[in-house]
Amino acid sequence: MGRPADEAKREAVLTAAAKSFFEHGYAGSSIEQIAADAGVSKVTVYNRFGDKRSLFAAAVERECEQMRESMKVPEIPSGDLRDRLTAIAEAMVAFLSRPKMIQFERRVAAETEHEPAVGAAFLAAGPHRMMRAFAALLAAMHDNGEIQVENPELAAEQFASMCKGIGDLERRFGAPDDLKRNRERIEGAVEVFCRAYAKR
Amino acid sequence: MGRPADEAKREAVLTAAAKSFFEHGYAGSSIEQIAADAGVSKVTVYNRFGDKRSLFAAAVERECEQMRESMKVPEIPSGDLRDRLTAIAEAMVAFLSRPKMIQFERRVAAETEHEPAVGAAFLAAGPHRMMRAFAALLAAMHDNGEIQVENPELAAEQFASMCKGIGDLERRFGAPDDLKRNRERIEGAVEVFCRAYAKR
DNA sequence: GACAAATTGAACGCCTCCGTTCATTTGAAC
DNA sequence: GTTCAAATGAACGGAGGCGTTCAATTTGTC
Repeated sequence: MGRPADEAKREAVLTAAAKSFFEHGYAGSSIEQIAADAGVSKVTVYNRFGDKRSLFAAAVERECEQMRESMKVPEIPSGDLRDRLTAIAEAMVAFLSRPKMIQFERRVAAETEHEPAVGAAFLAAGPHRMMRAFAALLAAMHDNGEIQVENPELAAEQFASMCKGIGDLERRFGAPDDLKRNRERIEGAVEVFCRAYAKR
Repeated sequence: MGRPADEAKREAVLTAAAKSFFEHGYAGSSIEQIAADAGVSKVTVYNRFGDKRSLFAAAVERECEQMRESMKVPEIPSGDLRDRLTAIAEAMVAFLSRPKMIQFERRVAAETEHEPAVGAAFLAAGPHRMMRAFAALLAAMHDNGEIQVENPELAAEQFASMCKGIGDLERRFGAPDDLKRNRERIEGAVEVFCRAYAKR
């Protein structure tokens, strides 16, 4: 009976909440502003999410879902080993460099100490998922006989870490993107990885 | 003439401000609480720092100074190349793993977008300084003939990044320290680095 | 059309905070 | 001991936020 809840409004609130929380931080966001941005009454926000903390948690969870979807396992292009590694590296770096991702990381990290579950959810949905997929890919390459890796998880971490270098750190602290340096990092990572692990 | 300003109070305020800002965030910190923690009147805080933003900037600057001092360039132990690299890696990881450093990074990153100068100051005082020192060390090793690196800056970044792996990321998002994994990362980094760069 | 639940707008109490003002006290330099 | 700036405590105005209440209104379902 009665009027059913408008799910579109729920989405609108979450979108506005995510935008505000990840732009202005938790303490710097107000529910009234979020409600206004969502074109919704403040009471509706409270009726549906109950609490500021709960709203924050819901926003993070939704963002993690979107991240899960947008993170395709890098498909294996055919061709030279070096070319394939380069393609994967470029996809990874591009994914991690998006300004949205950087801000999302900043905010989630800042709130993790108050809400450890939030940090754990992010790790599981993002980095850990990505590393597992990449490690599986390396294991397959090992079975193919292209490379020789005893510890695919470690090798995956090493490759990804070299590709990022301190670029992600610099981005987090506002340094402008240096595309030339990124290219150097990727080429260097491929080179070192091949020297260490390529067969032949 | 008159009464001289009490510099001890200035220090106390900065200490309390740093503690609060890096623990509760900028918006989550109140000047009244900071003044109380410092055992000082609120008016004194305003007279000396003028403004909340300025106080935050001063706290970050002071923290960067302390970081500069506490960051000794890892001295070169004698011995096997692998042993020396391992020792350096251990010092680096230990330095970056301190909970204080993690929280400091979280907060500074979160405020960098409002105050880009803050992020730049941190980068210059911390990571960039460290990488420069390590790159110089690698260049010296190259001149020694121990290793063969054309691009010491890149090689330094690669080694440091492999040592960290995604461990720093996991720490930022609240995952507990995994000492065994850290050891694996360091050993793996030394191994890959030597395979790629060691002469003979 | 009648019902019932969702939604709204406005107001409320309560709290915290920023930044300022001012009369008063403290304490070092002269 | 006088002088003068630093420091204090208390209070203020203005603003904003959280979470709640309530009557009024929408908007689906029956």
